[in-house]
Amino acid sequence: MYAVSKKFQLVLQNVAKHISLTDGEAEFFLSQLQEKKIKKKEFLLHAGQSCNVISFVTAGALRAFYEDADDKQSTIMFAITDWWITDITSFLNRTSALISIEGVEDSELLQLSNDALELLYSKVPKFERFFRVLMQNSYVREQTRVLQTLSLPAEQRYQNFLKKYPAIAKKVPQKHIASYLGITPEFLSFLRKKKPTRIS
Amino acid sequence: MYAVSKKFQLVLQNVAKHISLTDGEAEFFLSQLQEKKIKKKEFLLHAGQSCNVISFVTAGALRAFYEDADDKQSTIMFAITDWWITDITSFLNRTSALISIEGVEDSELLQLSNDALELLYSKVPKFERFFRVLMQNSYVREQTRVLQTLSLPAEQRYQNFLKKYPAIAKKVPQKHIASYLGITPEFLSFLRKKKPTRIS
DNA sequence: CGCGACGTTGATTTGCCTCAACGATTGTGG
DNA sequence: CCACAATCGTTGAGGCAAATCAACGTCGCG
Repeated sequence: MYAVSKKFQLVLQNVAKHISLTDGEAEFFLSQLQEKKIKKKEFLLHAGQSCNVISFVTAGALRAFYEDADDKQSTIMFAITDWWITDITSFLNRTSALISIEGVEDSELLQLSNDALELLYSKVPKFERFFRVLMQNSYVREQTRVLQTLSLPAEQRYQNFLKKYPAIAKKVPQKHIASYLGITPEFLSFLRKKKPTRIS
Repeated sequence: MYAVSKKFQLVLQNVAKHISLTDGEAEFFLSQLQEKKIKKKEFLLHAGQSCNVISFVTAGALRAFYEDADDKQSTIMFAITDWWITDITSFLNRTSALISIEGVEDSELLQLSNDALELLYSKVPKFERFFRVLMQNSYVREQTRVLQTLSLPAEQRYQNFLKKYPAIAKKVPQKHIASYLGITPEFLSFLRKKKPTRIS
């Protein structure tokens, strides 16, 4: 293993969850990454722009959200340390983004452009597998979310969120969790106040 | 190109959308497929079973759905000709399925077991790319669905469904579309009756 | 023909939203 | 270091979108 900074170790460990790289492959992979810092409330991506990078979070927290004509925001996803985040639709199709991404805290990222990713696929085909697994996991997550939205009331979706993403729940304000769950901040506040529903 | 039946041509054309195969690779791929027929109302997968195949639809229509303790069904997805369908969570993790899949019509399938798929990955690594693209597209679809569920009222989600999947809308009963949209059949009926909302 | 599945309609209820007001906390400029 | 504004969570009154429940007509099919 090379003597690399902590953030590079983090991304290599993330990759190592699914594929194993030689030293040379790891070195090439790291050479394709760009470091970036984002402050709290700063935008990594504005709706309308093209999103040509996928970002790995080494520190901080971000959120991706859609804003409709009435300024109502819907949170698509959060990303904290060890997560990947992008507007996948814009990134894959090279279209302009429908969503925005902003820092929830000051954050540090390692970014891969879509050109760099294509180069990576051709030089180290193993990465096809890595991103296949990444996409599979993302698909499973979203499908599970759809399923819960269809079948569970807001209170249980909130409980499940707390259980599944405790680290995120600690970092992001409640109103963003509400917009992730598809309810208003006021109603989430109401849910938190009432005694949890017990099954008799 | 080999002299193959129409259903094999169909799956080869589907694969050819994303990768190109030599005759030998195509032949090997086809050799891993199992044919299966499912009648209307027959189950391809029962919740609780393990789902160790992914199925390509060559004819007919199917639906995947979750059924909760109160017998309320939530439709996860439909699949008609030229679509792939499976319980992706069960298929990937080899866990027992939470959802069921049943025929909406008499249907014909070509199936790939997860063992056959692993073999395919090792013999023809190009398929890593193919399934990466398949998973990417599925992820984009589900994320778009989450976004619409969060940001649009039922009436617009129904209109968008009709526009996006006209072929499916023609084949499946309304109550299943309702359960896909997350509303009751009665309310969908109500939405259809009223004049479409015009923007003044 | 008769039965079950499907879509429809209407009355009533409910889960969640809207709007408005109010403390508590955070952050920021003077 | 304080004053003030901005942000956040909370509370409550009233309203709306969608659910529930029940009844009924139609149609395809055994």
